[in-house]
Amino acid sequence: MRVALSKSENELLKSIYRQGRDNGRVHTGVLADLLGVAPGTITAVVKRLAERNLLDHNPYRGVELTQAGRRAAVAVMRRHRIVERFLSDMLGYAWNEADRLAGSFEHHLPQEVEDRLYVALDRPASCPHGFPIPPPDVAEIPEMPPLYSLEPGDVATIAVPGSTDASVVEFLGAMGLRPSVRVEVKEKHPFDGPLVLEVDGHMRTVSEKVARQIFVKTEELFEERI
Amino acid sequence: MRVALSKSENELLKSIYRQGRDNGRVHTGVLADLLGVAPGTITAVVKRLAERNLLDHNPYRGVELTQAGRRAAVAVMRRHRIVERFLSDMLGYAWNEADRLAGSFEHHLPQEVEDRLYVALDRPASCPHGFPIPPPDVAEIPEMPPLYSLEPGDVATIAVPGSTDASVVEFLGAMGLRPSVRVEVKEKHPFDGPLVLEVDGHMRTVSEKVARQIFVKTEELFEERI
DNA sequence: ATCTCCTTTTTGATGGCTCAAAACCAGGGT
DNA sequence: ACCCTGGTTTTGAGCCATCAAAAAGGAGAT
Repeated sequence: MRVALSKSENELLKSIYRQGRDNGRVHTGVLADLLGVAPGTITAVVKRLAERNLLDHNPYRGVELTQAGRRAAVAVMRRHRIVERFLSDMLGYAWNEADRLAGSFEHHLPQEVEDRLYVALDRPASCPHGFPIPPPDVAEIPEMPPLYSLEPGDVATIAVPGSTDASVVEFLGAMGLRPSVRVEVKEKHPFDGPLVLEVDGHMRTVSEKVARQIFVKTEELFEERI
Repeated sequence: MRVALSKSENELLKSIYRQGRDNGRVHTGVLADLLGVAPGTITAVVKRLAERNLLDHNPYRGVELTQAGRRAAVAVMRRHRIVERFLSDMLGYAWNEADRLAGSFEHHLPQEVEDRLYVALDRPASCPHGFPIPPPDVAEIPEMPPLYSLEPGDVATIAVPGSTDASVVEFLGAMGLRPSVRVEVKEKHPFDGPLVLEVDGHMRTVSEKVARQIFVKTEELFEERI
């Protein structure tokens, strides 16, 4: 890993990491859609990355991150989340605005500045969306299950992805369902029915569809971390 | 000015602005040296910039900024200085370290973030080196004369360029000659002799050579600004 | 008026990023 | 087994940044 990766290389690693959590192998077409770029472009970037042993490329059959690739991908996510924190904590952006802007300049930030930023922000444990900021140099970020996977009695802290559409974000806001908020599942209606939660003393109902777009850090994971 | 300028275009504008303050016309060779790049590279960038009417190019005879080019160059300097302030005020970098780092990512910062940063920093009037941060959209930054151009009795605030070499910076520090410090000229020895200053209650002597590397904002300019 | 020297511009080359369109293959249907 | 189709890779092209080396121009010297 002699020289720094370019912006598109970094973005590609991130996308592969996210897509490949369970699937393992990721197809270039998926990546092209995800990054909004022509299919040929992905192949070109993939080739350079495979050259550097950051991923395995099985022509016509998909790509998979190597250990080094996973580490690089996680580093990209770490940086992204630190920059988001900077945008929200220091510049006053709302949590749902930070995502968009961070992507536009995070790749050019020197490592040194990222490190100082992390310290200046007081070593935050999570980004404004509620996702954890991993330690440097790890190859995995703890998986966060969807809110809908919880059962009555479970308690968890929620995270809301930056990709959530604006109307949903507004709806969640009205119910106090903001990142890093603690919730307890009270009821889960059968047959993909809605979830009833206690949020900040209030009872709230969310549909299955919405509860699959929200992710959670459960108590056990929470404790481990302390 | 439809689309954003690239990094090298921005750097080139800045260099031409600085070189061309008095000379007017600047030769490409000078710019190649300044930016540490092959002469042909400068010609290529100059061509694109001339296309956009940011500068006049007289082949084999040098370039000159247009009005729009001056405005763009000043915007680049404004951004650079704001980022320097961020590095020093928010991340704790020493004033003489900020310069180097700022250059590495300032060009990728969205305008929007620059604006927010400026506000979050409390609309600073100058960069950590003591040079003024111009208002948006102007085509000139007030010229700062060298310290050596002052006469006994003159009072001024000093600015120290980022290009000053480390040993000189250390020497200046030992005498309390830091950016934005107020000095009064007490004596000026003839025949390019040294300058005697009062700095923070102490009498200090600096050679002509050093006094030409430091720049000043005189009282009159200072008052105007308030 | 010419010539020479120094500077500037042009000309290939490379590498990153991207696209559209052509060529290519893998796997499913027959 | 064979072929078709849809997704994947290649190819050809353009733009930016950069270099080394070749070509061209200017300006002063003869």
